[in-house]
Amino acid sequence: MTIALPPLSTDAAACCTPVTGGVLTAEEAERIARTFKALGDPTRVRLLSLIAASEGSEACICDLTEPVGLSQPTVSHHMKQLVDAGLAVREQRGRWAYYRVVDDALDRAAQALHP
Amino acid sequence: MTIALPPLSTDAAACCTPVTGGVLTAEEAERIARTFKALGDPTRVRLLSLIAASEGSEACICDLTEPVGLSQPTVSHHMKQLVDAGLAVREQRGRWAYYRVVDDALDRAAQALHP
DNA sequence: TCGATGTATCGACAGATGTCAATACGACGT
DNA sequence: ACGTCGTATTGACATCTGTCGATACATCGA
Repeated sequence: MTIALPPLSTDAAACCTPVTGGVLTAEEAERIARTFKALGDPTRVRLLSLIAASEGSEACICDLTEPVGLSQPTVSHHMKQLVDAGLAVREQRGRWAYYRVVDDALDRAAQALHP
Repeated sequence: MTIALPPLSTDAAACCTPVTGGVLTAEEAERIARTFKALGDPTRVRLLSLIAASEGSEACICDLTEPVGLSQPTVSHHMKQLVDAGLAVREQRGRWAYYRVVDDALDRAAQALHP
């Protein structure tokens, strides 16, 4: 079946309101910053890049651990951050957890900078 | 004179190499993350927004302190972060320090997400 | 020259963050 | 049912980060 569930509750990445062009409310700024904070760690940037470049644009933790050179729990932790920020989605398949990049979230984040 | 000096030494915001489309080296990821880390704080996002929306698209610390509701040293600290990341430029004019947003840096950051 | 004013820096401190080893959890094959 | 394997969670730790008050620095006006 492999259902790709969209990011929802966790305000799915800075949407719409651009940083430039109008003073942001504290809440809007908070939402936008939440997304960029997730992108503010080199390991997480690298993980997104690795996933996007993988076969079928998806990867499991075991595929990611070695390239980034960190422990499995640490990689798992970072992936959770990315999922919480709506930048990635997780799908359990058998005993593996497959992750995909949410391109739409990246687009929305880019739009917040690109008014 | 009012010379607007461009951001230079401090790798002026994630350029060119997109997060998606090819595995990033550790260095590239580091550069990109550095920019997003600066954007990962709600106060700094708010500051950029306030500056961009100000008269002449510039503002001094004294204009920013009250809107964000933080102390002057804290605002000064955040602006330094933004300047170091290449997202803003500082210009001393009389006893005031004027800051401007570097739109180009925001564009480059957006391009790193928008391949 | 002196006081006032706008900024930056310093020192301190609480809280967040990245990392790991150890362990718990779940799904699979036998 | 049991061991194996991939992943998540927990606990601990060092480091980074945001914040402030106090203070130093620089520039202007009198």
